[in-house]
Parts: sequence; C-alpha cells; structure tokens
Amino acid sequence: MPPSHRRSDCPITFCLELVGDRWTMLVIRDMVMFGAQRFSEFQSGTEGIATNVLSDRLQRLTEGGIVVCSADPDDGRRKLYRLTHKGLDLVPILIDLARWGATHDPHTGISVEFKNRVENDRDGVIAALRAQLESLGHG
Amino acid sequence: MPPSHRRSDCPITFCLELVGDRWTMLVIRDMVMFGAQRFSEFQSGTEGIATNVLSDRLQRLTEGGIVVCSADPDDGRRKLYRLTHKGLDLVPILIDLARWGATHDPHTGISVEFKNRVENDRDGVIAALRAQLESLGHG
DNA sequence: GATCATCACTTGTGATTCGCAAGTTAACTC
DNA sequence: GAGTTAACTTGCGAATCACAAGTGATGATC
Repeated sequence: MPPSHRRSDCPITFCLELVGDRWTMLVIRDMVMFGAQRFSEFQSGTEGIATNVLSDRLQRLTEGGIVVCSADPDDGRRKLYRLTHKGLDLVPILIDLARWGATHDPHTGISVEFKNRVENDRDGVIAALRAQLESLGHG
Repeated sequence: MPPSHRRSDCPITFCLELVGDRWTMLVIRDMVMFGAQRFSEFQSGTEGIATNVLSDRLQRLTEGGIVVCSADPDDGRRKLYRLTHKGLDLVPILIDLARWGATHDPHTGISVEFKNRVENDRDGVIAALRAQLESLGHG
C-alpha cells in the first residue's frame, strides 16, 4: 500500500489509505478472529503473506495508531502486536466484509452458525469480539 | 488489484479480492454518495483515478457482478454503470468506512450532520441510500 | 456533410510495489 | 557455546501503478 499522502478529505479515502489494500484487513482479521498477536502467527495464516509485506503492514498500522507493539515479557525475541481502540473500531467493517462474503460467495468457508449470528445479531457479535480483545490488550 | 485466484475460502478474503484495493471502493462511493454512473464522472472525482486503472476496475466490478454496464439511450457514446443488488449490499461497508474515517480523522471533510445521522441511524442511512439507488438502476 | 468536440477507452513508459527466496541479528534452549 | 527460533531485512525479477498520449466511435456545430 503505497504513498501515505492525503488524496482527499473524504473519510472513506482516509480509511482506505490505512487499510485499503489486499493484506492489511487480513492482518486485522487474524487479530480479531483468531487472536493473533505475533509476527509468526500472521505469517502462518492461510493466505501466506510475504514477510517483507507483513513487516511493512505492521509498521504502517503502528504508525497509523491502529496497532501497538510491545515486547513479550516471557520471551525477549518476541513482539506482541495488539489493537488500539482505533483498531477495535474497525471490527464493524470486518464483520460487514465477512457478512458480504458469506452472502455472496457460493463456496464460502464460513460456518452456518457464525453466519446466522452475524445476520441476526451483528451488534452482539461486534461487542463480544471487542470485549474479548479488550481483555487482552490495552487501547 | 492483481490476480483473481482464490487465496482462501475466508469470506473476508473473498470480499477483499473484489474490492480490497485503494480505488475500487472509491468508485463505489462515487456511485452511492454522488450518483455517478458514467466513466467521466468517476474520473473527475477528487482523487483523480487514472483512466487505465478506472477502466480495469469497472471491468472487474462488472465481471464480479457488482456493477452492470449498459448503453445510454440518450447518447450512443456513453455507457452507464450501475450497482447490482450484490453491489448495493456493499453500502453498509461503505457507511462503516465513512463512520470510522469521520471518527478518527481530525481533519475530516464530512459534515457534522451526516456524521450524526450515520452515528445515530446507521440502518436508516443505508436504507435511504439503497432506496435512492434502486429507483435509478435495476439489480 | 465536413469539421470539431466528447466519450470511453487503449497503449506506452518509467517508477513503485509485490512475491519469493535467502540472509541477518538478537535472544532463548540444551 | 552450538543450535534453534523470532522478527525482520535484502535482493531480484515480475506485476502493477501513475502519468501522458493516442484511438475510434458518436454527437454537435457550421
């Protein structure tokens, strides 16, 4: 995801300048849906992001205030990446992406249960994910 | 937005493979928010998309069933691009992007009125935009 | 009805970014 | 202290991008 200059003052553009590429939202998905916090956990995701791209995205997300990076107290080699409040506010977008995909992809890998939960109780799903993530990381 | 092969069966990935780049959602924004239907209307948007990229995105959206292209009965040179039902289902995502941007961009260009409407009556805003677009185009 | 303008592209070119593989550095394990 | 693991960084060819210029069909003007 290329240059960081502002293209307009549109709020949609503002958002897309941070997360509007083919990888960034998948990194956030791994955090939100699978609890990923470490470099290697993002790397081993099903889509297989390249390490240089992952490194770039994590740095961008950090600079953009969506993620915070901290040292793992248990292992000095590790870093932990966690969502800020700003990052947690992206969860609704993530849920809507999932909802759209589940609706329009004939071969979706999503479970019927989760799809129904998202359809019937969107706000509840979002709140539950937020609560779960906030219990781990701090904003 | 590069290759069209499937990277996984994740519904989020499925969605991002169609709209997950820095331009596609802006094209859809121009349709939803500003009623754009013609090539030149997308081109003259504030961000200034290149014609080759715009051409590519419109083709992709058409192939993906998000947009339909038809000849303008009033002018044989023109083509009209309109959202399908599948495309209209992206409106919630667009609204959430706008909401996030309006919340987290200190210099957002969005009006306070619209921001409040989106905050307080998200579903109403979505329904109104859908209704307005459905009155023009057919799904 | 010949000329000019408009519309929706297409083509060419150089710069940027991507994907893949390999290397680096610091910190844990044994 | 030798080997392993984690988080990167570097190099490189391929793909994509932005920018500028052209193309061909249609419509408007004189």
